[in-house]
Amino acid sequence: MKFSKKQNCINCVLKCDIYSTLLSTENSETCNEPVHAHLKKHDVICRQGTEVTHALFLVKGSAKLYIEGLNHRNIILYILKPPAYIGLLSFFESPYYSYSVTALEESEVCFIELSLVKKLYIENHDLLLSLNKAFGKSVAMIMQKIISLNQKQIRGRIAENLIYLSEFHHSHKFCVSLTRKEIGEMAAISEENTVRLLTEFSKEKIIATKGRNIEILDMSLLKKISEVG
Amino acid sequence: MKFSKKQNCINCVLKCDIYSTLLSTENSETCNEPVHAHLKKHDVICRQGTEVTHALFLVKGSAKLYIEGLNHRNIILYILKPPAYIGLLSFFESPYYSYSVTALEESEVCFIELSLVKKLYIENHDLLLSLNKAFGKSVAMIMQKIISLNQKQIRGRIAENLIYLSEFHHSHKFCVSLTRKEIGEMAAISEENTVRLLTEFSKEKIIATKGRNIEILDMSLLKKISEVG
DNA sequence: GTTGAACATTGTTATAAATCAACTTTTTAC
DNA sequence: GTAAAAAGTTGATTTATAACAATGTTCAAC
Repeated sequence: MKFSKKQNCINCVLKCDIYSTLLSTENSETCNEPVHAHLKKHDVICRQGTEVTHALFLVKGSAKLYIEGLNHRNIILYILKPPAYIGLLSFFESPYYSYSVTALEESEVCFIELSLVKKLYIENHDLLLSLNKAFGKSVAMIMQKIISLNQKQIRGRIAENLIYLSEFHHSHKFCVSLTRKEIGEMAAISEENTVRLLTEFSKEKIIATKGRNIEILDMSLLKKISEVG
Repeated sequence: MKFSKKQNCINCVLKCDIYSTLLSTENSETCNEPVHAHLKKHDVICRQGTEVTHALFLVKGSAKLYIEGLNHRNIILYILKPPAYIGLLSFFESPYYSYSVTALEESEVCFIELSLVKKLYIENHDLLLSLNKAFGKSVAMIMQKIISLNQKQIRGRIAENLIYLSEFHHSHKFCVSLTRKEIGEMAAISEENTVRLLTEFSKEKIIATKGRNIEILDMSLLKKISEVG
């Protein structure tokens, strides 16, 4: 992970809520100004079990948020794209991350010292509200994920995640930065079965794949498969 | 659900953070004072999918927090006992509950209008912190649950939940207010297999059961089973 | 005390999905 | 440009667990 030399927020391509709060409160503490980091693919942004010291804001690129389970098996909860608070779920308490985040491509992340955020958080109500909003959204999503992982069969789970990826890319035709194994980790199924199901869907003309390019041909059928389980 | 006639907070057996905040801010709005409710076993406290209108605080008794999944299959995330904020996870945004809560025994719940909480939340920093703390704790727990449900086998999952129940009751010997089916729902396994495993553990002298009374005889072995998966 | 409903139990069967194994293709590094 | 590593693919086998079925037990209501 390469940190850029104290890039000032003014030059940042994406202004976050924290920035606008900083402006309005005219905070003089320039010492703990947000630090801008450039990340390469596979770079770890935060690691499950380590201490939460900064608020993380994804400025550019994309990243996967996942929990590291037993026997080195991961479950990807969702994919992040800017603008997104990364460290959100573990903001105040708990002191340790309960998940990991890794860059899926070249990305930029802003590291904001937690002490600064806490200060702003208490002074500024709008910041508080916008952070809390994102909070609640994530939780609702995780609840759906639990149901899906437990009560749908792999066919339905893969269908669901293909729809998710399509919505994520705002298109029926997209190129994922995920390996087959990682697509499997989104649905908590084995790599082999992931491949098998993608081939199956292709044969059934529901999707078309060419390497990491995926096109959804029959979205309504895919949705039906996802709903059935 | 039976609401008591505007019981004043002063008479409440359990003072919550919101009460102390109310006191300190000397809020004059007596109209939307917290409402105290007495609940019977199986009474629904809040329902997944319905609008979030009140903050909920469990004063007495116990309740199960669960997500209602497909085909009327539930997954119990955890059991609540006082003092506990119930409506926590969906506090600000999202507008709808992403889970349900039902009383497991005769209980008392305090309903506080959300508008009041929001007001206090913004005015009072300590309240904000204490609520956020509980927030983060729940999330960390849910992450563990996802791993457990996905990557442990039913034997490990039941073991884990027996340990959880033991810690919940602060004793190796306890009487649950849960049916076998509900114990199964904690580990997301079928009622039949739940019974089978409890019998199995009994035969192996790891636990002793008599109806809803459960005693853990070999905690270290149970922990080992839980860890292995 | 009897009746019905909810709860608990045990054995059998069916099946979804992981694992194993072998192989091909693509990407990365020197 | 070649070697090595990573990623992708396909088929056969095994297994964990749900579903089915049948029966026993407890508990509440009249």
